[in-house]
Amino acid sequence: MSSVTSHDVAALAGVSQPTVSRALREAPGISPATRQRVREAADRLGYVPSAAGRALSLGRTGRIGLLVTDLDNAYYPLLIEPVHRALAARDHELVLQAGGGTPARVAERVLASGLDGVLMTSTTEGSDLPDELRRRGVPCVCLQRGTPGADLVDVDPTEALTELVGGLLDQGHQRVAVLSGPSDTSTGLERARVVRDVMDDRGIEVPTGWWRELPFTLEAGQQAGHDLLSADPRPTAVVCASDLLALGVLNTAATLGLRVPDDLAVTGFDDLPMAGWPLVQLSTVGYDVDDLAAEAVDLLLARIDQHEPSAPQHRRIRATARPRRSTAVPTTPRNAHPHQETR
Amino acid sequence: MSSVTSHDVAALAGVSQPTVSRALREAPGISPATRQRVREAADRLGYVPSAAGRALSLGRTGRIGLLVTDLDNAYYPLLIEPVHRALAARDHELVLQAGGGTPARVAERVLASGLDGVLMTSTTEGSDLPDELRRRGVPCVCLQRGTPGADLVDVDPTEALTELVGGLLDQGHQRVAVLSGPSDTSTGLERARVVRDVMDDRGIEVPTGWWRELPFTLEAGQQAGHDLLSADPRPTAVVCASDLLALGVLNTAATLGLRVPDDLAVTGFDDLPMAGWPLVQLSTVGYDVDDLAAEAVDLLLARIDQHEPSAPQHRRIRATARPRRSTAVPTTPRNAHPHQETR
DNA sequence: GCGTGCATCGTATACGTATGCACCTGAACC
DNA sequence: GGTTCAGGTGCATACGTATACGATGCACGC
Repeated sequence: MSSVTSHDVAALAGVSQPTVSRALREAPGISPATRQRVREAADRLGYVPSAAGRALSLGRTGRIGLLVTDLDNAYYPLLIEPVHRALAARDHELVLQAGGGTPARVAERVLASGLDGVLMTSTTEGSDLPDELRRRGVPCVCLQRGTPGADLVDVDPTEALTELVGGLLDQGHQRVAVLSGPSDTSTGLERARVVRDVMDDRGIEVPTGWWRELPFTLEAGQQAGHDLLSADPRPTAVVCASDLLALGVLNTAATLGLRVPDDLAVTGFDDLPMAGWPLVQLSTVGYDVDDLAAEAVDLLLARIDQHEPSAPQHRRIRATARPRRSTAVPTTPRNAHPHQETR
Repeated sequence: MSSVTSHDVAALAGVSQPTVSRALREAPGISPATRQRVREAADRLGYVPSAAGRALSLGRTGRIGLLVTDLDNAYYPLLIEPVHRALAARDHELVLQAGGGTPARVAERVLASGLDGVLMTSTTEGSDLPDELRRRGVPCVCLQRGTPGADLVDVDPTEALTELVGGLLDQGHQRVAVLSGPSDTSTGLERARVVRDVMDDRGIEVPTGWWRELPFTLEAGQQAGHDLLSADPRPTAVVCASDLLALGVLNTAATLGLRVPDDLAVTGFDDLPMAGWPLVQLSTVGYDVDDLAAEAVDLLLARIDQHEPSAPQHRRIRATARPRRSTAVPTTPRNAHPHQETR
């Protein structure tokens, strides 16, 4: 480390160490002249306050953990940077934490890291981890997915998803398959509910086996897509609870030589960067991830400041339907093309 | 925080605080009986050592910064998790750091965070940041890209890239364009050199304007791709210095209705997850990112332990050519198809 | 029986910052 | 001119852990 301490600055400025501390933090009760002298001394020595010393004294570190349980899921890396930006804007640091092991072990790792609070991703419904953390005195907020009784900041899917899927059904699809998310996640449950409502509203019946509950992964989408699309009859539309699932379906469609949207319409959720690529053009539901992160950070920091417990809060981010080519109305009648050399 | 300290444990176990410290860290000079008593007391109280206290006492935090300058580039998020894994395997934590501002300001942020060392990504050739950091006593290692005089762990592109591009040229391409990386990056420079060598070797001449120096982004690839592919004559192959550039070209090709590989062959570098997707099937050069991260972590921790300066080290990771459909030999003669309704 | 050595443990202290409190100085006021 | 008051500063200490060093006890040796 820098090894130049506030004592060194104090000696050079001819004041006491506490005066240095006060002067540099704009604390009241220091004359402008002294403040100036201290500042100059600090600059000359290249003084930077020690995080450890400050943490020990304040009982605060200014560090927030981002708990990522599912390292393999391609979605979560995309959350990291918005969260980092949001934290930086509030003068806090991001410490990445892996989520392996029992709640007790995870809680211990968090404790040992001396974090002021934790943002949790990929929380499953009914997880004890938020409780365990709060019991141990670590404020925590769930991001995107949550469990009842814990603070949660997530996306409200209802309006946008209804619009997207509704628009799809308006095209007259009768054979629709649904790849819904895991039922032990709040996102999986809610998006499924919204989709079911739209279906019911239009009187579309989803045959058994065409409604599948899957993890939010590309591979699951690919696998299920293969099952569904190589059967006869096959669906003309697949509604997916996440972009990764949808991308899996799109990939399978490409493999099987099915053309999108002519032979098959697909929708997703999340609007990952590649969803908008010309190559992909996936119709999906988008939202402002920076907004999501900022809201979560705001709530967490508020919890840290009060840190007397109060009723769990639930903040929601607006979402927007982003229809693209994957649900565009085909220029040729559906199923008119035998597929051939499309690769 | 937990607020239960080693003193509390000491009181409960009927020993002194230092004994607790020694007992729990398996330090020598503690009788098995005492050790056991201390362990039980610690368990009962749910004691977790304070990171701040330990950091202050040891002068070490066990935290490593990952400096990400280019938050917008889609490549770097993919580095975060392998680095995190590698650090976790060595009992260290990852703190994300943004790289904005002058070297002096960045160095101050790093200092203030009390990091044991820093891994730098997206270092430009000639950056003073590594020097500035070392001058301030912070060990640092460059990841993937570096600058002379600093430690560097990167990928050796020569063999694999020669093989990939060589294989491409063996198909008889005469009109080849090259999207090379920025010349102020070590990766950009070296990959360009390798590509040029292969070209020279086969006697392929790249016309002026067909060799472009671009940032490693999707947008740049898209833009340059549009320029090149809508001209007449257009290249039959585009060699790209990164997957993002190549994906940009693929996207443009899709927009223009060009078929890959029939009308156009494309190569990339990095083997991003989507490069292998059926939808994409980009020929590229792959390497083990976990390996890259582990090597960088290993070097950095070694530097921290010695921390007397010695000659800068340069470690390299093996790469492999991963030819896929984007450079497959077309089943139909090249340029035989007018493009039509391919979308 | 006394000294030597080792194993075991406690005492004192360092690490760097922040804060409660006492202290001092000068000015203002009666 | 003494008192009051407030602004400005230093002193002492707390935060929690790790370590150098000293103290104690016991076993063993002669």
